[in-house]
Amino acid sequence: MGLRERKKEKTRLALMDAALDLFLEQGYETTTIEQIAGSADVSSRTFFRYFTSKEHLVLGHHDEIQAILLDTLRLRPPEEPPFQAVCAALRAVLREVEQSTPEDRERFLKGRRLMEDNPMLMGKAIGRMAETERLAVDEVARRQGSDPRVDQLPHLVVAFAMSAMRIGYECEHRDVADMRELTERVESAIALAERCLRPGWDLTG
Amino acid sequence: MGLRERKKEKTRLALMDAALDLFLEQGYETTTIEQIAGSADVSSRTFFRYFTSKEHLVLGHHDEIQAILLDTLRLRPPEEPPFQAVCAALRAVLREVEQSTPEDRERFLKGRRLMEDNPMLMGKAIGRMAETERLAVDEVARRQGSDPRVDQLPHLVVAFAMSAMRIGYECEHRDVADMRELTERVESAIALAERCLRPGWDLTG
DNA sequence: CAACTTATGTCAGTCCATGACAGATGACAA
DNA sequence: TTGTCATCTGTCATGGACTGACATAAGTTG
Repeated sequence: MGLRERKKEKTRLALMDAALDLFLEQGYETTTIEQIAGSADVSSRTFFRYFTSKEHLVLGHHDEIQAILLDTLRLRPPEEPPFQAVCAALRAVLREVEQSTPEDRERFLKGRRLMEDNPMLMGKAIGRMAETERLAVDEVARRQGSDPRVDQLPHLVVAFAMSAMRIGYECEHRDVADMRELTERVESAIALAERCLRPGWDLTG
Repeated sequence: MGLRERKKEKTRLALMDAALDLFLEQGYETTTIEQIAGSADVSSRTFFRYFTSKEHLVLGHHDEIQAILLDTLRLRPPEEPPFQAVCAALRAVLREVEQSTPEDRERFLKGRRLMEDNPMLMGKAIGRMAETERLAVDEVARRQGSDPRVDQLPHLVVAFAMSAMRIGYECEHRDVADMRELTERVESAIALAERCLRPGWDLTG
């Protein structure tokens, strides 16, 4: 990796970290791009060459998460029940975060804390997740050989699994302490969902 | 109702209708506040005295929807199973739209069509719905006498019901023809969800 | 070192959104 | 009807997010 690319990555992370800290310190709305760029020693214009928008700072990793989720889902064996396959994909995302560097994990958790404080950001994040949901529905429908426009079951499978994940992620009035606690809550929500559902409910027929 | 209030309501609707038509015609992002205000023969500044933002035009009715949903939920008999209670609340919202004036229904459907075309708006709407979901969770937890911070079941009940509603609302690659079709799809999604769930799954114990 | 590619800063400009203020317009009582 | 008051509206000024254009600086490559 050349000097140029290393510099770029450094600037990207400097902007990211400066922004997250400023957001948590003085609030998301009250922090200006100028401040963020200033903290990272670049111009405002340069900021927009790294991030398409202010939100992109907080929600940017969703693209990566979506890719992991969909890729994992595509690689699950076709005979696996669809709900189990989607849950496996959700677990793959969690594992990815757990296995990343401590710095990246910290950024992830800071982002989560930010969303807990800011309904507008939380809304954006959930809305973005819903987009991923749609793509997952198409994939589930494909592997089950059904048409998502007439068959609502694939939607239900994905929506139920995503609900479990979202419930695990929620931590109103709590600190987002560490990844382990988060993973445990997601696992517990998935287990609860499974207890609520009829055996074989997700198989077409 | 005095002349002043009638005028205000007229301006509000003029802005609303001008905006919805412009959005559908030439796209949401490309339509400026100035154009909308111009179409309704008011200044841009006045626009912001009726709507807090551009998004508010499309998502403003969510406040009303949320109120109906939560009020209905609160009035359901305590002995009613929670999932059924939440579904009743969702039905109350649909009925409210069905029973409104043809103009209001048309505005509602235009808004839906707009969201289908614009992922950003759809995301915002779903994110807003998630906020309502949280409040509904608190209410369900209250009537079941459980603490939503430790008991994930109320979350699951609400999330599953909301999922059914959302699936019914989705109409990718389809026209949002009329309210009846929409209601039917929601009913069908709720029925499917019920077939997938174990009897008595939503009762604490 | 020279030619090329790519990143950066500066500048100008658009759009969304908000505060301040003055003038216009209904509401209402005498 | 008229005068007073509350409220609505337009104009103006401002700030912050974001984008395009262009010149300059810095890394890359032969």
